Amino acid sequence: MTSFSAQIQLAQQASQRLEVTCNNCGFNTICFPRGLTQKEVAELDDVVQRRKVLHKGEYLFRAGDPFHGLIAVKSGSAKLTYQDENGNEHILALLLPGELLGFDGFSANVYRCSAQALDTLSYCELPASQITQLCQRIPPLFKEILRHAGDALEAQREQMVFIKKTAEERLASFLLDLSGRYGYRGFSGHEFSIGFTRQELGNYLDLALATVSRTLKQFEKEGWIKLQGKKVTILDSDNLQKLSCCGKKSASA
Amino acid sequence: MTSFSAQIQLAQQASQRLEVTCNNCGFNTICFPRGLTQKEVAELDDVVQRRKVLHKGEYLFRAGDPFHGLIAVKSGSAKLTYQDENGNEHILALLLPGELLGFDGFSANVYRCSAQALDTLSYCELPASQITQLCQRIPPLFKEILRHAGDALEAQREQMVFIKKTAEERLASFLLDLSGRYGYRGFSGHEFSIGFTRQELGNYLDLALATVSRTLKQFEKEGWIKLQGKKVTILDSDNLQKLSCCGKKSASA
DNA sequence: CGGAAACTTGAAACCTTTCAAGAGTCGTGG
DNA sequence: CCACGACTCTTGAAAGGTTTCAAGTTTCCG
Repeated sequence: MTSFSAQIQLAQQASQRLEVTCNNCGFNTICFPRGLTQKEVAELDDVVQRRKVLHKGEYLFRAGDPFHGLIAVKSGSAKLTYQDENGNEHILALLLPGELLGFDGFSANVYRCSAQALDTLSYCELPASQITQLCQRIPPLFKEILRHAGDALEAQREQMVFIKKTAEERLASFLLDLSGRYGYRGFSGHEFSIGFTRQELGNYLDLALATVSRTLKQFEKEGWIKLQGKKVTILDSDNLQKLSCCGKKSASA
Repeated sequence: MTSFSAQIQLAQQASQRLEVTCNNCGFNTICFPRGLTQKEVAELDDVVQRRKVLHKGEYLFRAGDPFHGLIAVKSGSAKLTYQDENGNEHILALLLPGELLGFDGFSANVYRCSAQALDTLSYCELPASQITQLCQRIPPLFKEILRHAGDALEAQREQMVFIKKTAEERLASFLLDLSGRYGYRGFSGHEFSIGFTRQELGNYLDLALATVSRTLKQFEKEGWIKLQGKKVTILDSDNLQKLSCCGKKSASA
């Protein structure tokens, strides 16, 4: 690899490593402050612990840890995992910049899942200890948190629906979902990284590693996408869309 | 069927049709009031709309309806469903007496799912319009609601884990889950109704109707359970347990 | 009692997994 | 700058679990 292409890659990475304050956050419309007044945002800004950095493989929290707060990913990505009775890891979610996690901690004041950085990751945290009193001082924040908790439910429901599809449909749905989420955050929805390895992706979609590889390659041959390791370029979202909805198998009433 | 056995069946149904006030609710330890003082419970009792009754097939709410409140099932059972882009219905949950639903409404002030009575059902409702102010008057209620929202996430995570298993494991897990939930509410954990038809159960577990029927019958032949239509009697929970965890297939990292 | 709906059961078809070997990629050290 | 080893990814063929299709049985309800 030439140093020139190395620089390009570096620049691409850097473009996803924005660092922001809550007050002037590129994600602020989708993060906590939505629906709050300027003053309330400022007040919130004092409480939120900002811009912590983790390296690949490090944990934001582990299953069993006492619930310490809600987290917003600022840059990089993370996976949410759950270990079953047999010690098998199940990947429940991929978290992109601007997305929130930690809501499962409300249930028993303990995290039930683990959250692990998939690459270098920075994040902000709203400490659990302050949430209650903060919500009393800033009533709209209560609704915001509830809304985000609802979003988390939504996201999981979404996954439960597309885990019932065929391999092709799942992969197509996954790519489109990711594309939409990147786009929603102002990143490119056409060219992005699937933060997962093929193995992890298989785990997430409940497909064998080999099936993921095969199906992805098939998409590439059809001309729907272009692959370069974890980087994906969406070439024909229309056909992916068609595939993701109108595949062969579908659950019925 | 003789009128005698008809009476017996009626009695069994009636035993699951307890009607209670929030203040003196058989479910109060698991419903809203947990963690609240007597006075707060009384205050809550004024606001909660109590003991509405629905017949089989009627809806508690439909996808798209404006969010009108959180609901606690008092007697009977309900299913939570979601319709995908192709109009296919996906069953996301079975709700038993004492269980709560409606949290997905927080996301956008609109229900994203539908909730439908599987048999005659009574329920209470905490109106959405009052939740915010109520939480300000009764701070612990805020935590309670958040806790239950976390529980809803938990339940969905649980399903996502066991949808990745083999047919046998899924059915065994389902039966044990149900058993535990009935037991937790003071009902019999040994003999209960799976509120679903085989069709619905297949939809919920992502199995073909035929596979559900076959596998359930197999359990019966093995002597793990006894079947009488929708009624199940657990005869050997140990072996079911063994089957539900230690089956052949399991996802890996 | 009769018809409709729900359930059971068998056999063939199909998709995905498993197993296995080979190719590619990345980082480290010479 | 290239070589080496480890890890990830690709790809083929066989095995296996579920689905589909279809026919028969049971149950439910008017």
